[in-house]
Amino acid sequence: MSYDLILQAVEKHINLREEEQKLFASLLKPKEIRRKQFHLTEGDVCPWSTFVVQGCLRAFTTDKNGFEHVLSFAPSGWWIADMYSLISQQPGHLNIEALEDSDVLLLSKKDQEKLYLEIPAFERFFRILAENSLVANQQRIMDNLSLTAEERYRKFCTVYPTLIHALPQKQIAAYIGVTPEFFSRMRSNFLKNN
Amino acid sequence: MSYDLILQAVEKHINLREEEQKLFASLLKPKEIRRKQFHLTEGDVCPWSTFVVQGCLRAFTTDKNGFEHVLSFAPSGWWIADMYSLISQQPGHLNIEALEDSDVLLLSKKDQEKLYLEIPAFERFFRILAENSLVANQQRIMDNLSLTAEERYRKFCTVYPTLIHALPQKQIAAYIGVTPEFFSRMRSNFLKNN
DNA sequence: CGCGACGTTGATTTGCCTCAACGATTGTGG
DNA sequence: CCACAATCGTTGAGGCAAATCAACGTCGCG
Repeated sequence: MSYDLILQAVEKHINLREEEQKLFASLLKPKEIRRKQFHLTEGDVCPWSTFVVQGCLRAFTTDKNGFEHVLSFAPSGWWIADMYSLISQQPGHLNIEALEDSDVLLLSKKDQEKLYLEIPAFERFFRILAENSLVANQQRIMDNLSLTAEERYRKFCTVYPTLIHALPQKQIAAYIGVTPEFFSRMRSNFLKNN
Repeated sequence: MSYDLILQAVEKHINLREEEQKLFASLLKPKEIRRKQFHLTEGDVCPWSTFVVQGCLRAFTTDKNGFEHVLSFAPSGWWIADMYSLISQQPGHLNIEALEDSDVLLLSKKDQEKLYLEIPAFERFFRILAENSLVANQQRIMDNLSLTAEERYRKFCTVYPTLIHALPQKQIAAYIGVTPEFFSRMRSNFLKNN
């Protein structure tokens, strides 16, 4: 598996010397995940951060009525984890599953901490990553509070134009917070009214 | 103004030598904010991170219908900022206002970056802060997707027991995402059914 | 082929909102 | 120190966005 994508993602925010790149790459463990295969199950302690090289994963929960709710999608170039569980090392509530056959790179919590000590710039990298993710999540909270379902859908279309065509509708519905039935109706109105 | 609280908050995650404490404290600018006074207005570029020593602030937006939605409360010991604007240095969409007469400490973006260079441990501190905040925000998103208004209220009561009594009901309503009228009804049912 | 997952559409229900009126409390200027 | 306005919380009646339940067509896949 190629490390180009992840090195490129990292070096967007920090500079690494060649030996640092080598060290970093040596800590990454490649893994293939088949479509519909679970990468993490609720109740597990999340042991790593996952970088998606190819394919697409999703993080979701199942509520007490059996309905699924999507916290995040991770197409290629994105990181995904159960942050709560990863940080606290307590059993988490998230499931992480592949939506397509995917190639990922795993960075264990232990190795991530090693990285902070050996290459302090990674402290900065993951700070920036967390901050950007925080901003996106805050925006989503405000959208959920202030926008109608249709407005959230329109926004999703503009923010994640590539995902729209790649994902099953029910996954998008479970992300913006409506039932698949209502999503279908909404979408057909949307197409009519252009 | 006392720096005990903020030093304590920082040293919960990183260790500082005395001269580092001094340097850090020297970068902080005390400010008093009166109740109902705005600390940041939408359209502003957010120039600092704010640590609340005493009192309570809130970050909120006003939607196109004139309704307010609360992103976060910051009682004493908490940080607050328009993270989007602070990071990007673009005009933000948040208002930050004092709910009570408050004492805060300001750390300008410039000084924060200076801190990263002079005391690298602060890179770690703000990484941890961002990660914890991210976890809380992710949890809130999942709650908004999967819980009813009453369940969100119950959860708010257990997670922020002190805020319940300190805040006007309409502020809590604007946080959990219901109208003040519905919040009132919900609360009276809640009291009846224990 | 046949089964299960997905998307669509219809009929009905409901959680929460809207609008409006009214008391209680706070705060503010004369 | 009082009068008055403003803000807040409460309650009622009616409305709407989205959920629920159910039926049905389509497609991909074992």
